[in-house]
Amino acid sequence: MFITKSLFVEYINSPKLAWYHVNDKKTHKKIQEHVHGGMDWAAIGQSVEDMVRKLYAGKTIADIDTKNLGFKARHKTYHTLSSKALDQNADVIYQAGFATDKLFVKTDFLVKNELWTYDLMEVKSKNSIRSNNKDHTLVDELVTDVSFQKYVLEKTLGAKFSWNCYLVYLNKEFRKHGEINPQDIILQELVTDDLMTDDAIERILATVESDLSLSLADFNKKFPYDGSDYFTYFGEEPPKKSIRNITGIVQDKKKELYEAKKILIDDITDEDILGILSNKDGGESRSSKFMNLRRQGETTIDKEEIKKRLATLKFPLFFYDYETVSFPIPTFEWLGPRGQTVVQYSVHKIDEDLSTGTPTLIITHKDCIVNPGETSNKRIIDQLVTDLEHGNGTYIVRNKSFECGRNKESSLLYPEHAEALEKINANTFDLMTLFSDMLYFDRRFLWSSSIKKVLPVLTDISYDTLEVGNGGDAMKLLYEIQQGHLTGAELEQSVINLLTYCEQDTRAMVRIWEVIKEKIA
DNA sequence: TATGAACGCGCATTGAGCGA
DNA sequence: TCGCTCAATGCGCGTTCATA
Repeated sequence: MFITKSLFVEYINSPKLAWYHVNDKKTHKKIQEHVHGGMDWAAIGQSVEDMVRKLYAGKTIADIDTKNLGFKARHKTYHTLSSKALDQNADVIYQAGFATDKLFVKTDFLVKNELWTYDLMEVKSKNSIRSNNKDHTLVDELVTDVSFQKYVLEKTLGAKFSWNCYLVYLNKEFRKHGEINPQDIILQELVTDDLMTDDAIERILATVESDLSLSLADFNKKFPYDGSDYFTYFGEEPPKKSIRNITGIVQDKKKELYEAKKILIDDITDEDILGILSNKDGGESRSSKFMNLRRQGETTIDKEEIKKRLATLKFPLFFYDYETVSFPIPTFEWLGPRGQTVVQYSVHKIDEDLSTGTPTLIITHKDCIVNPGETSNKRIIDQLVTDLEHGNGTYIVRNKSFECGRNKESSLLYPEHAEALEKINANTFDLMTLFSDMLYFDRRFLWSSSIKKVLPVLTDISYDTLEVGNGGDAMKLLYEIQQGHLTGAELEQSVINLLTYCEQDTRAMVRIWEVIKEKIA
């Protein structure tokens, strides 16, 4: 068994995931897809590694030719090829791989320093590598990642390794102005002092192989619960009524219930609700509230509180929604790494017409989308502020931290709109809170307050028939359009699909508002 | 009067849930 | 992946109170 870097990191994070990695590749893949949400973030936009390569322009970069590695002896062959590049004293070696009898590591960049030894450069597509706490400790996962690499390089490179380990990541202060200079957007930080000792690594390595060679039954005996009970179901979708689906339940409480052999929501007793699931002081927590409501029946509506909240909404109402793009290397002017850019919006305006004596509602729709080749969203924000009528209304969104966050950024970029955007934020109502505060509770929402879960229960609107049916697809397509990759009929159809998708999002919010009004009437 | 258990307060940290 | 918000909990520290 070769212990690779990713296996080592997995083993420390979640031994069970590592077990599947070695013994059941299919399940391992399934679990990973589940954990990462199935969205392929790495595949779009210019990669950070390309930008790092530009950083080394002027130096000789050796690429390891891995085309004909074969399968059986691939680690050894990789090692031989990489050692050759080292012997030729290349300035920079990209994606070298080194193996001992048991360990294998693939490095991002090895860079020759003035002493003619090699520094390790691990590239991360991240804005920060340290926790936001007092000591600014290096993120755990990065510690294990780089520590393992250092350990293997010590064993394999000998005197050619400088023992200097750098993390190479994105400068979150960077803002794009025209062509990006790699020096400005890439940061390199020496992290050798933050790493694990060789002793610590060896202690872990001593157990990895034997643990991962256990039968599943024996493995589960040794690791009965390891943090995420998703694995408890052996890679299968857990039963719908698993305790993992109790809203707001924290890991410790899940573990406590699991150890008391309470796997399903129906196993939970009154004592559990008053004990484990309640706050430390015995008061109602989110999870005990969820359980209490669930016991009352399929649907529970706090009509009075909802009425009170909806009464604060003053016409005209603007239901609006953004689509954004965000990439490690920004594609829009004035944006930073992973900055979110509003590239599309949809607004449904509802006004009350009192002229005929009986109040009637007038609904109008407006939208806007990025043009091919556009490198700033000024046009879109200008139009937005006009369509939202400069803040003179009530604004309804789902999950207001997202839209309001974007508005704050826009007001910094375009000070001329700051006043309007601040007014919009101040007059924003978050439709999601009716569900996240469990004022409108329905078992069929499947423990979520996301509008996408609420929608099929309350309305007959469906995303199944749409060409673009989720935010991830939308982001990819919007990137293609902005980059000018699409032309002619393909471009035309993509724009139509995106506009349809975004319009449906705001129309869905309007429908939910209407349905709730009927229910509480 | 010295001591330590118990309490309460504010700040810091962590984690769930959400969006793209 | 990132960043935001909110809830829950942890931590430090000073105050209070019972007791020897």
